[in-house]
Amino acid sequence: MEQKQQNATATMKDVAKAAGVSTATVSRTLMTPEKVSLQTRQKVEQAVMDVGYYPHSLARSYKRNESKTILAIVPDISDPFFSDVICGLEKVAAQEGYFVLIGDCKHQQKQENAFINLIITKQIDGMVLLGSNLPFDVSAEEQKNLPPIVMANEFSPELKLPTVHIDNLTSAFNATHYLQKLGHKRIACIAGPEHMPHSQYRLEGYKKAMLRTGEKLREYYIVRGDFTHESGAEAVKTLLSLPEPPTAIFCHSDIMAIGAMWQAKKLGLTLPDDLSIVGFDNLEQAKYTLPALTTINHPRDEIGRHAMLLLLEQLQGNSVTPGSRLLDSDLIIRESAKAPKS
Amino acid sequence: MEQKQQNATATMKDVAKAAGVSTATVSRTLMTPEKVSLQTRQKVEQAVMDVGYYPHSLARSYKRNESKTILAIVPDISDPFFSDVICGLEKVAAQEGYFVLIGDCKHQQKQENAFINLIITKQIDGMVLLGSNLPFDVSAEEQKNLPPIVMANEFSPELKLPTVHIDNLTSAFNATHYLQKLGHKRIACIAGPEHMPHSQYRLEGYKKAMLRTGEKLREYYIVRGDFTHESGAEAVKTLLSLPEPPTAIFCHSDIMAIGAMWQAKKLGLTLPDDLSIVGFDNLEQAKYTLPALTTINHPRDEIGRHAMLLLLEQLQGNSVTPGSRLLDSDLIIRESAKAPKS
DNA sequence: TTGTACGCGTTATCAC
DNA sequence: GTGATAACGCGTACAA
Repeated sequence: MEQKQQNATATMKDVAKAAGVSTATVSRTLMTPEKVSLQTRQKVEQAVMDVGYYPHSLARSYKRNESKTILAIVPDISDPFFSDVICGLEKVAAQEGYFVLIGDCKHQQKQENAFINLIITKQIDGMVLLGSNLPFDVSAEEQKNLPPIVMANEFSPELKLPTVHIDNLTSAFNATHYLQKLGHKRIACIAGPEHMPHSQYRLEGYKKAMLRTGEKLREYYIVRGDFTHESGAEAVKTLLSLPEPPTAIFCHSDIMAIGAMWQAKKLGLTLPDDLSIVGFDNLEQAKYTLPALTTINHPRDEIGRHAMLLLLEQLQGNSVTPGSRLLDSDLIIRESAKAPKS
Repeated sequence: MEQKQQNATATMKDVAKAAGVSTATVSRTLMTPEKVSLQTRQKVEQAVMDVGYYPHSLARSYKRNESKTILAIVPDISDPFFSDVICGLEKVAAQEGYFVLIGDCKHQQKQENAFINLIITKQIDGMVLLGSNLPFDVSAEEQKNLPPIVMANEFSPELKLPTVHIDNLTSAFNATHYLQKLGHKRIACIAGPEHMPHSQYRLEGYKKAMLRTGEKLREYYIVRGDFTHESGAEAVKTLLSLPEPPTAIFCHSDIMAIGAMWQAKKLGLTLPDDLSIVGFDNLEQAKYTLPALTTINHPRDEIGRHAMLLLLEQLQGNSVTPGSRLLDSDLIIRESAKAPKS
């Protein structure tokens, strides 16, 4: 007497046989139970248990032409900023039964083909871009074949994509203005790379605040970093060796701010007495610096959540206007900025 | 004159028609070009370009019964520790044409079913566990139906799984012993949660070093944290209010160490003079504390890389013995630990 | 070397 | 309410 082997993956046919019905009925029982008589439904459900049946989702996806998978293109997953956004994406996706596939494109050209393939072959239902660019080129025509896309955190000037982001310009303005209200005149700025749109907006916000005073802008107070601790530290070295060093610095990220604080202290300055610093992002770590970092709150988790929400709206066709969303970003005042000494 | 519409996804049939051959030939041209005459191959390749054909990977995966997707189960993706490991996973996976699906299981029971479904329905080819447990229960029989699994960073006592990890016990011993060599006797330990195997090993390493001196172990020098800054800070409060406060603390993570340093400084201590601290992980941030954190180097990226390597070995059948791998983890000496004052 | 024909597991369209 | 049957796109026996 051969036992029906349990370990081989059971298929719908097996269930049908066990229940003494057709595969069509099994499928209906699973998809639209209300269209099946209670009697057969129970038979089928029992059979499903008996043979240990699980729907073959690959086959199902294939048939339905949807994968329930979202691709998230992220510039650098080990950046705490991005991982928090992904967290937000995940939460919403999971709720709706979607999966998030992470595409970490550390400027690796190789991966690009893999991604675009994934997209064109409809292996993903949609995508979220955390960086500022698509990781590949798309012509206008090709763009129409792309699945729904939303940008998170950044803003794409060329591609007209729905976006969820904060008002970088105003946030930067507020941060700088806060330093001004404290009495600072010589305020420097450790900026992000030029090619990043949000860095440009933050820089403009800084400039706007500085220009507002009527004084001319000191270009040498603007130093570019790349969002690493090290670049923040380097920038401080440069700034403090200026003939007229700044009394305050607005940094485009907490990481650079932390690097800056570290370097300033190493050089013997007392913070915030000798130098005020304001960051941007409000990372968890920003609370655990001494002095605790005054910074702009960047709602990373919320950005992720809203981005996924926006995407799902499009996927589920509820969306009439897939407009962008602007999230709040307040200044979190802690202890790293105070009135200048003199 | 109707133009053949470009935007609809081209299928193999379209290519076949365009090239004047059968779909079988098209498939062969793509899969085993050497089995096709140069002439027809060129025709087909041209046709592929013309109609803009991309293989439908869902169909392909379905047919081949492999998804080229690896599921990574991670306790908390916003923890910098895990995101670095994921980075390592990604790199290797991408090289081999695999994708990494992130399953962030923040103790959310709901997701579990989704995961197990994913697994049973062969929608993933393998999985990497970054936590210490499977996010679901598996009976012994069910285990045989599971795809290849490897654990990263942790170690599973029940499940016999290939693992890549460091020697937590020895590392902890070394860290503690280093403090002893510096002259410390009153060494406390801010440990991780009890239920985590690696925390237990680190604690044992600490105990082993402490017991080695012949003195009795002061249980009140062992405080449990949960790998957050806050728990590190709280632990320090407790320890410093002891009648005989420690002169040094070994922390089970850099994050807790940073929280601890922050709190100690807030309480007016001068570091490292009044209190030596050693961390565990060697996070990027550990370099940018003052004093710079002495810590155990945890090769996160390497752990991820090796874990994926181990997994791919199994998937590609090259593996005879899917043994575990032990990675080096040296003590990185910086400035947060020095000889005690007295 | 190339074409024909079948099957993977599911869902959907018909009849009954 | 239920059962045949076709179809999704691809890969591969098998036959030519």
